[in-house]
Amino acid sequence: MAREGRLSARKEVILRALVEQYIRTGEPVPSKVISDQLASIYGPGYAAATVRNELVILEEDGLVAQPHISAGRIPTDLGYRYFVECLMGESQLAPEEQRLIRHQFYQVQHRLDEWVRLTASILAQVLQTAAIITPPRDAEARLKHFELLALYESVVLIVLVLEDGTVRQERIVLDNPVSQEDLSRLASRLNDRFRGADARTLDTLAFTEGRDLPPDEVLVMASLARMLAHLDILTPDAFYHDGIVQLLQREEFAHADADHVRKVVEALEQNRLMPALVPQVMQGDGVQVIIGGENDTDDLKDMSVVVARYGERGGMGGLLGIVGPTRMQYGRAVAVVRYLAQLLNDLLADTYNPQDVSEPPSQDDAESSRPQSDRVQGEGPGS
Amino acid sequence: MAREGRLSARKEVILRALVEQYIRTGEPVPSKVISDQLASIYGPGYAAATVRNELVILEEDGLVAQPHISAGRIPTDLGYRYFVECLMGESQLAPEEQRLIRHQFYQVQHRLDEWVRLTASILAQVLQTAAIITPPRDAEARLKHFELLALYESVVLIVLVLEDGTVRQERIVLDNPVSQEDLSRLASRLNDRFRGADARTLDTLAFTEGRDLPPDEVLVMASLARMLAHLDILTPDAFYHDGIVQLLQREEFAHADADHVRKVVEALEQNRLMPALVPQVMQGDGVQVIIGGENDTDDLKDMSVVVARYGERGGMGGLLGIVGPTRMQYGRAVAVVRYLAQLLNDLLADTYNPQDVSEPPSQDDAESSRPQSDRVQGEGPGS
DNA sequence: AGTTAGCACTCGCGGCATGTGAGTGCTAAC
DNA sequence: GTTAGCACTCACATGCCGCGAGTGCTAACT
Repeated sequence: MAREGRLSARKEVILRALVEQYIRTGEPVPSKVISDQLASIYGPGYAAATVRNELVILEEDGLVAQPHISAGRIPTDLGYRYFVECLMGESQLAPEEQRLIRHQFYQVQHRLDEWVRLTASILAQVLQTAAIITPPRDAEARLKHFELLALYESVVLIVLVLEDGTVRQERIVLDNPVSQEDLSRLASRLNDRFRGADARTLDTLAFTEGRDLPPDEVLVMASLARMLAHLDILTPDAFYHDGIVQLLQREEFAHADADHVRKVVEALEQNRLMPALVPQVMQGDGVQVIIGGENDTDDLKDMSVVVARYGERGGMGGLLGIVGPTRMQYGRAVAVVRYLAQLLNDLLADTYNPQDVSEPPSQDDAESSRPQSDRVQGEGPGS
Repeated sequence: MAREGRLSARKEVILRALVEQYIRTGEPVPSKVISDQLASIYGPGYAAATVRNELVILEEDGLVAQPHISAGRIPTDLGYRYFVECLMGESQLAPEEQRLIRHQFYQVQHRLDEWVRLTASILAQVLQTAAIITPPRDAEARLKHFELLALYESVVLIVLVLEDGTVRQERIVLDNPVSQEDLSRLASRLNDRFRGADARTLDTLAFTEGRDLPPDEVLVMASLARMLAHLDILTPDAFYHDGIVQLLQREEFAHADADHVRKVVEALEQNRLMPALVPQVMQGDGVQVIIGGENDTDDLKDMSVVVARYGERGGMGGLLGIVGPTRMQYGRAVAVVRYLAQLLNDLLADTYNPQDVSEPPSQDDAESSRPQSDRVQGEGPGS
């Protein structure tokens, strides 16, 4: 049914007009509207009847569809795909918007963890959709250090720090009270032993060494191993999300049944969405668009994902993206996601690979020596 | 309009039957149904016409209402209130259910932080509603210890621990690279200085002492102060919630408009609900029921909250509760919330005030010496 | 052969009238 | 004070109708 290859120029123009119009209005687009728009620009060759003839072909190709027989056309997932790949004019962010975003980052410039929250918040605000982001992690990060703190009697706090700055804590209850001195000794011993270990290493070490230790030490080691194991895989809580409310505010959901709403909230809450996409996104470069049910089987069949990697490949980095209705402004979404990914790139690069590592910073250094990077620091707090 | 004081016995019986029936079915309750139910139990005096006469009075008192003229009655918020205060038969949890819950806690007996997640999860599952809980905190907890870790060049990780085991971390970026030695020195100096300080104290100290320090040290102190300040008040992220999905699955939401759904999700996501109730709940004892818009002005006008305090007054403790539709099984909800509050009470008491602190635990100790407390530890892992 | 105007046809949708049944309020008898 | 009976009131479902939007098709035109 679907012919391969590139469409004729006129079909492309028609498809593009249709998709853009549908994204604007959300109503099935009649041939007359397309004709009116295009005839005034391109002259003859776009009468309503002609457009209808072309639409029949596009429908055979599976790019558009009719909700019912006497209605206009709407794009199918395949139609959106063609639009995104070949027809979409990718808009740049307005300088004004860029300035506003950079200013917000400037205000949290010293607080690395705020970058993540802020990015998600900006994505949600600017694009009025749900946003998902992972904190910057080093995929190969190893154990840097952990601490055992006696909180009360037999309550012990474990704080575990990876080399990339990831922190996890857990309070455990031992069978017997312990002193801080004993804990510190144990911590120091285990730290020497396990520093630089990754999850698997520690797991096996804990298993083999834990044989003839006192039960409370076994408990500590088991907890450490479990915490590391949870860090190693892409656990659901590795994702931070924002903007469920913005997503639900969109008119697509105004008349949706509550069951559909529930499924969307469920998928976002439980972070079932992103983990499945991780391998694909980590592979490719640039911004990627996943349309409708292309990957996910059901549930989110009229939702699309725009997602990108940020940070150095193999170094500190992560994922960020948005989840919105299939009917979204892809050009703008791609532009915003790309801009924020680039911004985080630059911030991380400045932090982890500063060019001025040896020389003290001077006044005009920030202004002049980095012409291309969207540097936040160089901007004043004005406005 | 509304008469004060206690209703007549028959009105109470009728109101109770009406509320229970409405909670069961969700449909306006006709007089005939009430009559059928009550006449078979209490004999004469409950004919449909008589019930109708009584319902007119109850309606004048503002306890019941009609959605439209030829429909049955539904309870008003005031009606629910009377029901909860005076009529509700508070059911106990079935021993089978108690066992199941205790078993789940037994499986995470050593992991204090899991208790919170597990409690919320159980509330959501058992009652099919959203659940909210705060981790156990000591209201007067002070700074126990903090660490400064050099992660990379000028990236520093601050890990802050309060005496009650609360942990917060933050990564900050200094203006200049620092060595771990310098950081350790600084940390040790500041630790000595600030140990035991609460947020306000530290804030003023940081302000007065921060005068003529190097800028990077000022930055560290400012970060510490901000982290403590965020810990001191009841910040939204002090609440953990679960069960939004369960709540949305209830039939009340099956035909609700998406706007209403959005508002509910919004309130739960942003934790706007609980903080307003904290003072009231902390004051009173036992389980408290907040019905409909009694406190909250709008938004959640057909939602009710069942909430309780757990832990010692003035010691380690917190809040736990559920948010469900006004039309919920209050008796059961109160029973479950009470049971879990008591369970956390006992767990915390055993942890922080163990009776057997000096003697080693023996086999029959767990079975015999605590007749009344719902102790988790004493139960085997069976089933 | 491709393009276009005109026209008949198809459906979705909103409005309207109607019938039905549930549940009440009222009245009169017990 | 309680109850049976009955008329009345709405909400709701159903069916019908007409309108209008948008198409598909055909025939004429370039």
